[in-house]
Amino acid sequence: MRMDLDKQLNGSVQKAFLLLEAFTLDKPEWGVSELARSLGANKSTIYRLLATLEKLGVLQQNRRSEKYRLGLKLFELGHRVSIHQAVVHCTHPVLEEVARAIAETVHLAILEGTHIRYLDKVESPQGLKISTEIGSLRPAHCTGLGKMLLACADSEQQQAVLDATPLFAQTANTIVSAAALRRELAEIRERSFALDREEYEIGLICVAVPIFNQQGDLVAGLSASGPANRFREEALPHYVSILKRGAEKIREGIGNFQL
Amino acid sequence: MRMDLDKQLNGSVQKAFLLLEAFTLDKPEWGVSELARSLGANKSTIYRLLATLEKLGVLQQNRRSEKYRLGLKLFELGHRVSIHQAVVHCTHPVLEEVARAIAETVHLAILEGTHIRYLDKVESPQGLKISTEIGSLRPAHCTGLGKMLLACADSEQQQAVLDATPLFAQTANTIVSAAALRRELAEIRERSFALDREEYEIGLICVAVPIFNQQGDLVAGLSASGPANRFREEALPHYVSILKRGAEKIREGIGNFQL
DNA sequence: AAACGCTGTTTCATTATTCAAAACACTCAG
DNA sequence: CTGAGTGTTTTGAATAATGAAACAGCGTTT
Repeated sequence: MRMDLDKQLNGSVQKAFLLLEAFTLDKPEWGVSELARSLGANKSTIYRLLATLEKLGVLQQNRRSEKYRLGLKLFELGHRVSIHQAVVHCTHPVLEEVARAIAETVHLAILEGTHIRYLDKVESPQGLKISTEIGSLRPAHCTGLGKMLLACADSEQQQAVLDATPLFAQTANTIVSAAALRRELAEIRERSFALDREEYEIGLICVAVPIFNQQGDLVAGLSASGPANRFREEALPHYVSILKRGAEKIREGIGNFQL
Repeated sequence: MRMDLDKQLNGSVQKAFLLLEAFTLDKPEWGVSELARSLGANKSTIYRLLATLEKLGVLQQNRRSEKYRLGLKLFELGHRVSIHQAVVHCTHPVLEEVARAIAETVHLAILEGTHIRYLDKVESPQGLKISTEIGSLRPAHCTGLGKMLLACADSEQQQAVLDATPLFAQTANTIVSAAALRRELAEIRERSFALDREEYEIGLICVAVPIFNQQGDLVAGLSASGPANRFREEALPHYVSILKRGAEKIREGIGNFQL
């Protein structure tokens, strides 16, 4: 495998997880040969890795097609992750309330380096849905949640994003310069909510607020997203107030939990 | 490590996942030494495995305590598992409805060999909760869901359980003989719901029904569980009818989905 | 039918990696 | 200061992963 593996660390384990990364929602099934080709690795290596992971329940093999897909062991381990236990368990009901009140898709996310990670999601009851996936990452600089979380983060974390300027222009509206992003973050901190006006995807608007714990530490972000044509400027205060009430409710239930 | 590893298969990967198994909800944090001791393995082996898994995001290290816990990569991979996507996503709202209607904890589970695996759960609004974990396994022969799923399963799967007789007596009420279990399964098939009368845990009662897809294949099981002292015999038909309505609703939404 | 292209699987010698024991660095308690 | 507990790094020895090639199957094409 011509993957860059760190010396000192266990290469097989790294390979195994790099291999698991190939199983995305877009391509959930892989055969031995195609996967070996795609990873630039030897067939027998992949074959043995797949066989090992299948025996462990990490992958499961489709009898008919002989192809592999992610197995229930990962499902099990994923649910043991403490962040899931601690946060999502007690925040999900609030997300649902907010989603009902706003009638748009609601997300819960945290900052992870220069990206945000979606921890939970409740979809809009309306037809038009947003194609996010729980557990996945998105750049912080071009999402409402990302900018909100950055605005509340310490300067070290902000710098990590600003260092990467010019930032990747996801759409024509994406903020790409460090100066502009700095101004934007200051403004967000000021009014304590963030807006994403089609900065990640044309046609997609998002409003985000921060969630603090009872010690005042930033825990996560809460947002409502919907199609731009459904979004009315005058309704913004309404959205923000519902989101803020949700964040407050989570704060009450979450105690002194920290990331 | 004196773990039994299959020859031919990648040992490091097997070790890595055996190691991950140690991170349970009861003991979510491990240091290098204690984990090595607990697994009967060498410290440096565990050290490098932990370091590798941490670099991959599979584990994360607590700065203060230097201990490790499960990381967000597993959270992410867990949410990519297709069963989660396909089933839980569209069944969760129904579980909530049922939980509201019955006011007891509701579970969704599938049969996996001789055990059931909990895919989803909505807890009772009442104080007394059941200590199940999403993703975890329980023996099929002594749970309502397990007996229900077994009753609908093919004889091969039933035999796998019956072969293990005398079955493990979880409580004094557990069915332990093959003949008795066979009779029980026949009766369950007859009336198309299963009861667990404190067969897994004293004080715990459970009612379960099957969920079929539109082709009539068994997909999963749906159950309501609660403390025995809250359970009234005459309310049973009421519980069953609510569960059955839930199962029917899922059937409508699930199309021809198969395990 | 036979040759082809495509699977997944197995073999085997070479190589590189992982291993375990011990030493090291550090913290905390007595 | 000593001792027992951490996590980390180093060692040579031994194990285990590796890739090329051969194999076995299954359809399609020639």
